[in-house]
This record gives sequence, C-alpha cells and structure tokens, in this order.
Amino acid sequence: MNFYQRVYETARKIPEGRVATYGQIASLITTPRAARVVGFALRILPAGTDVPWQRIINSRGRLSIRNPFFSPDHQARLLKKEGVEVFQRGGQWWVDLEKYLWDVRL
DNA sequence: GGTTTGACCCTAA
DNA sequence: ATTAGGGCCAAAC
Repeated sequence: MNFYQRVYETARKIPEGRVATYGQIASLITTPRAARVVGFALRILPAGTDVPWQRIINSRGRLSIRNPFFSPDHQARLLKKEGVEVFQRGGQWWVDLEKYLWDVRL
C-alpha cells in the first residue's frame, strides 16, 4: 500500500457533510508535513472517481484547487449538496472549519 | 544517488 | 488584502 493509496483510503473515511485538511490527512497516514503530497495524490485522480476529493481543503478552510477538471466551483457545488456551508468572498470559496472540520475521533 | 514537481503550510513584508 | 521565500515530503525521472 503506497502513500497515494492511503490518501484515497483515508479520504473515503471522511463523513458526508464534513471536510478535512491536507495536513490532517497527512498526519493520519504518516508524516504530518506531507500535505503537499496529499495534494499531489488528489491531483492525479481521474474524473468521476469515487474518492471524495471535494472534502479535502487547505488549512485555512479555502478551496485551493486549480485543476480545470476539478474546479473550485465544482467542488463548492458538491460540498453544498452534502450540506456543507460554503461562502464566497472575493471569488474565493471558504468553509468554516470550526463547524465542518472532520473530527477523527467521531 | 540527484533533480524536478506540486490541489501545502508558515512566516514576514 | 497580496506576494515571496523557505521548508516539507513522496513520486517519477
């Protein structure tokens, strides 16, 4: 089981209506500072994957995605559909981490 | 072994 | 608010 596989595996554990950060995922797997690699793993996902990539955002609650196939608008729409509040400020999408960050202990 | 590439993260300006 | 720089780590050459 390589690092990417573990990223996907962990991502699937994120409950609907919650979000996780890149750093959080990295911490759960191996090293807390491998956040960049998590992003890389998600970046190579095929369109239509069953991995809930939209639930993974950056540490400040922003949608930092840039991939045209997985646009921020798309991600925001998916999150809203799951019940996550998403705010738009200055063309940037935000999520209230205080409310929606995934607590692994749950 | 080394270099390059990031959907990151933190700090400083 | 934005930008720049450095550090970080795994994968792919």
